[in-house]
Amino acid sequence: MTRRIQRPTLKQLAEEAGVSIGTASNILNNKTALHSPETVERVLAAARRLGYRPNRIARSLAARRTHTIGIVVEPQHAVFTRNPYVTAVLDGVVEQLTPQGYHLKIITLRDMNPRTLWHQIDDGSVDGIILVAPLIGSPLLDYFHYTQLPCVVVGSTLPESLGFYCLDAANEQAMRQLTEYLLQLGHRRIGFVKGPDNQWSALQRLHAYLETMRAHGTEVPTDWIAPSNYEYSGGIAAAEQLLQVRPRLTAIIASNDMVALGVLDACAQHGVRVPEDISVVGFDDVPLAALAKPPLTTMRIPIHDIGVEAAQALLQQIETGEPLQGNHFMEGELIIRESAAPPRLAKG
Amino acid sequence: MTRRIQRPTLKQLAEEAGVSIGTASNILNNKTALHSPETVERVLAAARRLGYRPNRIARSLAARRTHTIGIVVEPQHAVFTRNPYVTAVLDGVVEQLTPQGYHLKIITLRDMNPRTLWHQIDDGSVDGIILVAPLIGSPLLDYFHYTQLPCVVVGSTLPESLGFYCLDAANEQAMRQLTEYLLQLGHRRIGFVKGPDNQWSALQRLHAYLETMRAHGTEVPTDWIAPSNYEYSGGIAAAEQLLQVRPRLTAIIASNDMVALGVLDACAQHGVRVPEDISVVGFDDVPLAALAKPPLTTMRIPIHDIGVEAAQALLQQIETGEPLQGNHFMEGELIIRESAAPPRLAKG
DNA sequence: ATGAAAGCGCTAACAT
DNA sequence: ATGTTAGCGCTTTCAT
Repeated sequence: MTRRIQRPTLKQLAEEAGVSIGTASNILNNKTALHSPETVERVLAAARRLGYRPNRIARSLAARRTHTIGIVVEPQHAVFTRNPYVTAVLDGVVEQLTPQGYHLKIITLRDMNPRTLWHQIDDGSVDGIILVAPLIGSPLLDYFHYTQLPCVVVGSTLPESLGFYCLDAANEQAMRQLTEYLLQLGHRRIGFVKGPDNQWSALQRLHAYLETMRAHGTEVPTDWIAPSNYEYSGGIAAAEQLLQVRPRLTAIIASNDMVALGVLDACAQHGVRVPEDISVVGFDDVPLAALAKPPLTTMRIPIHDIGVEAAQALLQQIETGEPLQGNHFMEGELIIRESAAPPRLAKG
Repeated sequence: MTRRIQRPTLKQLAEEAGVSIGTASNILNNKTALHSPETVERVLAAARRLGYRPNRIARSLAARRTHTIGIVVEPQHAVFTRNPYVTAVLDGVVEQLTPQGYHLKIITLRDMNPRTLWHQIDDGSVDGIILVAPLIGSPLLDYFHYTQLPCVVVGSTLPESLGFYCLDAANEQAMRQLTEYLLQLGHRRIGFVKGPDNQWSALQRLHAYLETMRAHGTEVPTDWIAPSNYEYSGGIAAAEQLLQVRPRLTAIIASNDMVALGVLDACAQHGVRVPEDISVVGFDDVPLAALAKPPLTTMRIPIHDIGVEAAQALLQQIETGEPLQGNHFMEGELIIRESAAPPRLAKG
């Protein structure tokens, strides 16, 4: 119980207990079956007496296992306050990892030079990594060139040929469903706010929207599509643009919820009522979506579960040594709230 | 450029460069002044050729410095999606740490047994820790009993006698200011939604509210105060309760923004207009506050900056070896938006 | 300016 | 059932 200046080492513990260092090590690693109950108790008692705590670093070095995994996030995503997606993944990962005794490192990239980038990530301090939504052209995609760390990708569906194990929303299918919902409500003039051109998900969502519109006989004119940064501010700007289109669009698909919130607010500022004058739908169903005014109709993506499953898959790879591969999709679910309604007949 | 099965070690590097392992080490650690330019170049070239990457674990063990810090969060705060405060601190910490070459571990507690708790935290894998809003009675407060890791506390102002270095909002002063603002607007019947009884900040905010009301001649009746969990759901419940008070309260102070958002929505559901029928103010100014309907009048706490400064202070302690102590406050700033207005005269 | 050698605190293989 | 020993990959004296 006394405060100790120097943490005791295994060697000191062994001395205190009057056993060899190997015995002490075994016992502390729960290989108690190998030893007599008395010895076990003696070692444990000594550990308590000394306040012994194993040094994780030394243990990692010797065992070549750190029991730590890294979650790698691109600088573009690294402001968590603005990125409910990354935050939700993180929650899922933590939830899965902590009970298993794994620790978590957050690796936010700063230097995107491929060589030094991998110095930062694969420095022996993690047993595996989760890549959060790597961007198109990201040096992270050079992965196989630089490392053999077990790895799972979330939030980006990469070309299968790259060889990654990806866990992502079924973006195309979900966007198709969302677009069709609007179509069924009777909308025809449906605008779209796309995400950044360097995000796979943004491309996939855009593509599914275009395809679905085309399948229903509409070639989408370019001015129905506005760019955005996937953030609230981008939603504001995009809405300003889409509200100019004449004749007026009757619906806007925002390709994620933060953007949708921006669109909603821009509409309010311009005196355009939602859903009476225009329908607005989002994508992701972040916690905020339900609190929007009006509550946002959106595609729910099980982001938290993606985090959970990613952690699971990663641990499995680490523990079996068998790399996993291929793209795996989590289905979306249409959450109908109040921001979309049939277009007013007069407008047709 | 070829993919390598076994990462090269310093020893292999040294051989490849034809120097001793000590020399190689020096050069990789930028102690190039000690060596001839040719040697330096030879080692660097060999490193590039082999794709050498230092093993951080081995380095940490030998140097007894991990260049990693831990951010410790209580289970109660550990769902980031619901906790914009923690998320904002995290952003600040990351921003400060990354450029300095420090890595970040997220330590979410699961086992709150004091002994094993510290096993998890102080296991040699971090050079210092940031304690995020430790709760009243938390085993984290036994800190000095179990460890000498450099440490800074954010989000809780602990009793000075405990000996911590705390960085927090000036809760009392800020709440006083907020209450006085409402008083100046002409409100007298001001209700309060308090936070969990195990959070220091909640107690401090409540206390300042009570004191300020008393100073202005009002002994607050118990039914003007509703409890909450500091989350949206708690705001809903609290509002249900406070809206029953007769004669009606003209204002409600929510002791954080998430709660205020709940109050706002509950009011809307009950047909109580804000600010016409009742004023509502929050505390923290999380990003969401500005997006509320109506935009929330609130006390801004520089949460992000608290994260930045915490990281700074921690690094300083680590690098100088001098422990810091005492409570340090960041001033709040009243952000006047649209959720508070003078009470309707008729009500007086 | 460089090399040799002694650890850092632990695990794991091998003896006994 | 227990002890001995050789590392894990690096940093850091201390010689030279």
